[in-house]
Amino acid sequence: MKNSEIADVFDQLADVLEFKGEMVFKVNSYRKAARTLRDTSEDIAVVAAENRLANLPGIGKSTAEKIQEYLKTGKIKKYEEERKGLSDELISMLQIPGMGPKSLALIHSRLKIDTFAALEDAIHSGRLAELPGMGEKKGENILKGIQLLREASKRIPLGVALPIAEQVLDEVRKFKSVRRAELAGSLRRMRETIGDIDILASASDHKKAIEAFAALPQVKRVLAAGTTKASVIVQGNQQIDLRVVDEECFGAALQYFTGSKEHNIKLRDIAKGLGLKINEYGVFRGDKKVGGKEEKEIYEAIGLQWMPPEIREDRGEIEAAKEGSLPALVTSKQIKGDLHVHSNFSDGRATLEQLAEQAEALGYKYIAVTDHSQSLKIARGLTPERVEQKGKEIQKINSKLKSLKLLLGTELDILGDGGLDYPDKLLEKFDWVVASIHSGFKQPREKITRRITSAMENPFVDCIAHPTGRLIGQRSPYEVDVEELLAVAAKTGTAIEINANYDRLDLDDIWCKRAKELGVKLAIGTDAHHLDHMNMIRLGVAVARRGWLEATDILNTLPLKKLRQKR
DNA sequence: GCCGTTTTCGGCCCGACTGTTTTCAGTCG
Ligand SMILES: Nc1nc2c(ncn2[C@H]2C[C@H](O)[C@@H](COP(=O)(O)OP(=O)(O)OP(=O)(O)O)O2)c(=O)[nH]1
Ligand SMILES: [Mg+2]
Ligand SMILES: [Mg+2]
Ligand SMILES: [Zn+2]
Repeated sequence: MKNSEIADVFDQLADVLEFKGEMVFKVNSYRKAARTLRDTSEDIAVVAAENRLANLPGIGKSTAEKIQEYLKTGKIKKYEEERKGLSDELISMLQIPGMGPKSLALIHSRLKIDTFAALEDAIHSGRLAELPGMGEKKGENILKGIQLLREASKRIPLGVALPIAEQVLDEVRKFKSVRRAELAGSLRRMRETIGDIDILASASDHKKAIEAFAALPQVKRVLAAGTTKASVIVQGNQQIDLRVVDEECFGAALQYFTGSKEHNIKLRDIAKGLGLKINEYGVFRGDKKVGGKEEKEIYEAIGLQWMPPEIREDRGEIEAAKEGSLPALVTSKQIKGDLHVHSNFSDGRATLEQLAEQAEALGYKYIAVTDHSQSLKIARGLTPERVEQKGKEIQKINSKLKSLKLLLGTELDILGDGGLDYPDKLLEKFDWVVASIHSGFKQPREKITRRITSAMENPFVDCIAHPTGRLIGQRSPYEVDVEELLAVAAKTGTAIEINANYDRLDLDDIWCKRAKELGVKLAIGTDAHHLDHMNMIRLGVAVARRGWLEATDILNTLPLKKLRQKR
């Protein structure tokens, strides 16, 4: 699938055009097109073949032609032409924090600078400071920016960022000057990766709050600090932004700071059409403030229902809010069990008893203990004899449990040739079977897709675990045709997993939305190998919510009796 | 470049912080 590949080209084209001083709206339209491509689950080649490209938001005649061109030739002539004579290194200097297209263009044209080395040289020799609008400080800041860029941590997984953020949030809440504080930005929206940590606070004394924030012990550098906001870098080279407002603006500010940017822009545009203005301080008609204490007031002022942060991505939620057709998103409370955990029968650390205890603490009615199957020897996959033994132990434990049941499960290996790792005779003994791939990740699209769909056709397979195999920031998905997987799942009634491990989150939010459209049921599993991992269920729920899923789309919301009837 | 019950032309979100500025442009959120 070339969706994200083409998106990258449009983003690159936007950078080049912006560097060359192209109209900012034109540049933005390429960025919008890039975002639409990334947000589209359907294979863009299929959309193109059916001449539906221009139906996509932000893609018109010209961009559609460029997509067609790329699909045919692997290139976009416009991009190749525009970048002629500009090195990749030059354009990449736009990544330096504080270095925008205007500065870079000036530096490039006046000082003939093409490389980081030459740029640093020009700053040290004082040549940069002589340019109009430049000075000593600008040079110093660029040097610091280069340093920051070199050290910068990439986007970090949600599950890693959350505990760090929650700790900082606690500290901010302890500031004397602070009344309320909440996480905002991509964290509040529970995006799968986080660029920075955004925190909103209301304070009696803004200045005091900002000072206390900048003085936190973990702060390594203060990037900027004014009267309403500050940005700092903490240990681990993570950026934290704090925004401070008055209590009566908290709702408006939370709406603003939660984003997404694209969601905000659309809201503000609608407000404008109604003769209103939305900013982080409230909703205004002329000079008169007509709302802003509560987040809800912002939405209602422009005729929309309030909506949960997870769906604020400009993926149709604003239109749905207008029609009053927002989904009732699944909640953590509705989750009655975890459908993918490992015990020490295979490669998990916890005993069955410990798992049961943790499950009860989480208020569950059931957990599926899905240990690996026999071929997966490195993970101590279970022989049929061990399966029988495990089944007996589960029975024994279940007889002592009151509200919880352990389900005899397996994570059944789908072998390289598409065969399954246990015979049907054994499979029928399990309460819950998740099937997944642990080898042959590099197989071509058709082969690996067929491997998984043939597993789905086995009536004893309840669910396909981590269906794309991606590891966020580490490993690309298999070449698998997810659209085809979902189509087959809809037919066979097999569930697809939302693996809640923070490195996986697989299926992702965008595919979840597509799965719902096709009537496919999802099952959330933490894939826990330690007791602690079972808490990651909240990440799985977050993915489901970001994918617009409701309780009826998620098998984990079913009581045990209903879940069994599914089989 | 995209888009449209106000428009097929003329808009395209709105504000904070910094540095170099004597009134604002650039960058970022
Ligand atoms: N209205 C408006 N709001 C913006 C703009 N840029 C950012 N915001 C708001 C919405 C964002 O969610 C919020 C925080 O900005 P960030 O740059 O940290 O983005 P966000 O947290 O969404 O993603 P991230 O994971 O940090 O890359 O500020 C903008 O250009 N206009
Ligand atoms: Mg952020
Ligand atoms: Mg931020
Ligand atoms: Zn597993």
